[in-house]
Amino acid sequence: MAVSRRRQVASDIGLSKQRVVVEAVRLADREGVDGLSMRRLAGELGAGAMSLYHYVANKEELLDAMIDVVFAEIELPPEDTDWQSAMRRRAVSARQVLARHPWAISLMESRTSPGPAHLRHREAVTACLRRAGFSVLMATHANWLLDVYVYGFALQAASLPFDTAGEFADMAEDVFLPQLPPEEFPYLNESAAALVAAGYDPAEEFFFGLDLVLAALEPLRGSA
Amino acid sequence: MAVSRRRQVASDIGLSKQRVVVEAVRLADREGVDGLSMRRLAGELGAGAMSLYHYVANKEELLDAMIDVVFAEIELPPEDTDWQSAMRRRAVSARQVLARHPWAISLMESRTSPGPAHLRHREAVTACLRRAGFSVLMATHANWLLDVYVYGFALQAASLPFDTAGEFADMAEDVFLPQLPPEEFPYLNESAAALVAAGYDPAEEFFFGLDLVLAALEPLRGSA
DNA sequence: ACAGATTCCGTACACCGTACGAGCCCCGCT
DNA sequence: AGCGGGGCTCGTACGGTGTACGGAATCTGT
Repeated sequence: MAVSRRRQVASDIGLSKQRVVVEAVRLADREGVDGLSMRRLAGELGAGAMSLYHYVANKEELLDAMIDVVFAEIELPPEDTDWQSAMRRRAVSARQVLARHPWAISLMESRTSPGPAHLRHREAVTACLRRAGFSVLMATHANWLLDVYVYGFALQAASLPFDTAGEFADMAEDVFLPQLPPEEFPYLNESAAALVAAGYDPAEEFFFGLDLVLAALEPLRGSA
Repeated sequence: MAVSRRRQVASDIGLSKQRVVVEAVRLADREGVDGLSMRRLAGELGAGAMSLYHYVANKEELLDAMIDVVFAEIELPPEDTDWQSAMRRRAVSARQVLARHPWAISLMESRTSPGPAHLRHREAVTACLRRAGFSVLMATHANWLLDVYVYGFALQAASLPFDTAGEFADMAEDVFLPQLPPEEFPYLNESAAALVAAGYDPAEEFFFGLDLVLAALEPLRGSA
């Protein structure tokens, strides 16, 4: 009884902002953002709910920190290739990260302050574009467009109930087509049927738009 | 005391799903989606909280219905012009609608079933593209890309603390530039300064990407 | 006039974020 | 050695949430 044992629970070395935020991300991955409550998170860390507030001012700050963890996971554009390959790699990485943390997309809308990892990322992307010969204005346009594409795609993809060609085919035949009578929705009906027949793979969709956007930006290098 | 007066409060003719959903949209516009609670909404309608559950199975269904109200506000692509003008009009309309109902963007991620107005809208867009000569596959690509652009832009714009050129200049000078020391963020610092000097207007950004995407899609008409 | 359906809502329960303040432990000072 | 203070932990409590349940009031058809 004389032994000093401050932490007796599952947690190993005591809390820290880092540990709190990382566990919050893990919990959100597992249960969705709705399943993330301060009490639940504290339980996961083997602590009392109010203990968390020593490391985070409030839940908003926790969510901000979680978003920045997500940004830190996105690969920075490599410096040793042409700008298109670099932007392509970072877009693909961002897509993977957002697929791993789907809750992040719904949080982006509400968080307005960038966070350090977010800023470092923007700096690297802007550097890549400027070095490739884009003007300040064109680099801004390109930055916007690429971000819009990546986040917009993730947003759209998150609200779809299929990810693979097989899942799409199943959903289309069992759910969509019955809901799309040809009299009311001739074109959607035609599309759904034709896409299933052609073995349409929604996972490929990302690259179509990405490559189209990259190609369309190329001629703008060097222009004002 | 013998007079029959069932509804004595501000509400005029009694409840209905329509009235509940419309008032919910109004409340969300006014107070944000966090300010929308069943009790609050009921109060706004001059009713008890539990009365709402006669018209809506649960809050999720209410949110679904609200999203569909938003979709119904988006202009359908006009049929009497070329496809680019039609798509441009509907994109601009969607942007306006989403700016009017910013809460809608954060809801889209979580709602997975389309809703009638959403379906009607997709049918009209697909019809426009197919009639313009896009194949089923290309129309699907174009549909995705345009939606990704519109929703992605709205998502991005919602998380920025400025809308106009003046607000951007103020924020950049008072907030961004002090946070972007030139040693750590040379390119972002340069960009912020140059954009302010050039009178950069973020409201114009929408059209750059939109027109670029439309132009890049044009040559794909008629291809497989 | 009465029966049944429709509409409304008061109460209650489990959960949420978090303000407040009491306890605990460790450290440095006298 | 004793003590005071500061960092950390957390129990309790308050006002909010979504909604299950059951009762009451009204409307409708006979």
